[in-house]
Amino acid sequence: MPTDGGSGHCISRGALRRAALLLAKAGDLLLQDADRTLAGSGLDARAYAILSIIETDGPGTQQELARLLDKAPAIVVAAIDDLEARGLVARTRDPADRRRSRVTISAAGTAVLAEADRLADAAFDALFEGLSARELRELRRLLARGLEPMAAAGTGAGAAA
Amino acid sequence: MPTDGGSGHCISRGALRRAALLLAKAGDLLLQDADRTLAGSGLDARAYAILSIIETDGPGTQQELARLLDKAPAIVVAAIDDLEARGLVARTRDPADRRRSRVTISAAGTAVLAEADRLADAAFDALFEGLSARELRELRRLLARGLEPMAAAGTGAGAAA
DNA sequence: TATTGTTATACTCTATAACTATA
DNA sequence: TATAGTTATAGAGTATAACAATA
Repeated sequence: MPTDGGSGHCISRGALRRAALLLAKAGDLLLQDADRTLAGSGLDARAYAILSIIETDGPGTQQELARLLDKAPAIVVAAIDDLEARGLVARTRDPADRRRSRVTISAAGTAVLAEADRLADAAFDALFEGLSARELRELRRLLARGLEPMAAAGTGAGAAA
Repeated sequence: MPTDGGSGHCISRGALRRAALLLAKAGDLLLQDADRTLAGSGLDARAYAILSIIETDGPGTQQELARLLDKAPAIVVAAIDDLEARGLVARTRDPADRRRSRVTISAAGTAVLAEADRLADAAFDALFEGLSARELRELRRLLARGLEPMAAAGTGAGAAA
């Protein structure tokens, strides 16, 4: 990071005029903030994503996590190692297939996730400082509805590879 | 990249319910696509961002580019080297201060940028497959309006550090 | 002495490739 | 033989630190 420190974000007019660049930039800025914002909950952006998946989508295998995060299995192993050491998740071998390990969220993990949700929501709203509360709701709705079709395949019980 | 290849994106329900994760994920997916999408124009996401800044914001110094991209100066040097070798931009020493080098876009660069704009726009629309044309326009508008305040400081003539 | 651009080096992160155990 | 998880290695990308030219 080029020695900025503060959150004095700035954006080019070129990016402002191009939706694709805008979206990429917004994601970048949000992740930058996440390091600061989520620090209060002891999580980084990846741990936040993992906890959210386990809580909402149900206990999954580590390979399922790797697929949803679009990261190599080795990355997930390290992340789960850390979360488990802190008592936020637990690994339990699947009796039906003892190669698999189901990852479940603990009570402490649920609490930390709730706090992280609060911080992340606030960071999202703060990023789009130019919008009213009503426009922020509309933005959230459009993002969710637009990407919803991608959740159809892949998350449920037995979707194909 | 975990050996996916195709663009069979998927997203977790956990992320769908959390605006911050949604935004970060959308940005990620778009950048992934960019490698494929922009390939037709010979640019990657960074080169696209740089050309857009130079064209819309006017000829700037490399340090200004580094600040807007939020990357180290060394990164910009390498990127401009590449763009210059391909004849898309040109460096001209600032007569007023010969340390500075103003980077300008060439005619060829403008043409390539126009093509990249076309591809990037299409990729943006394709990403949010769940939205109608009207909703896509609204999404673009909200993104631009929300981030607009960040363009006020930093891009113009003499903003403070 | 401070700053722009440049080059060279070190570090971080990630994917890839073995390895173990279960099937 | 194939797959889930794990560990170890190698490569890509980046920031940091030195350097040269100009102010």
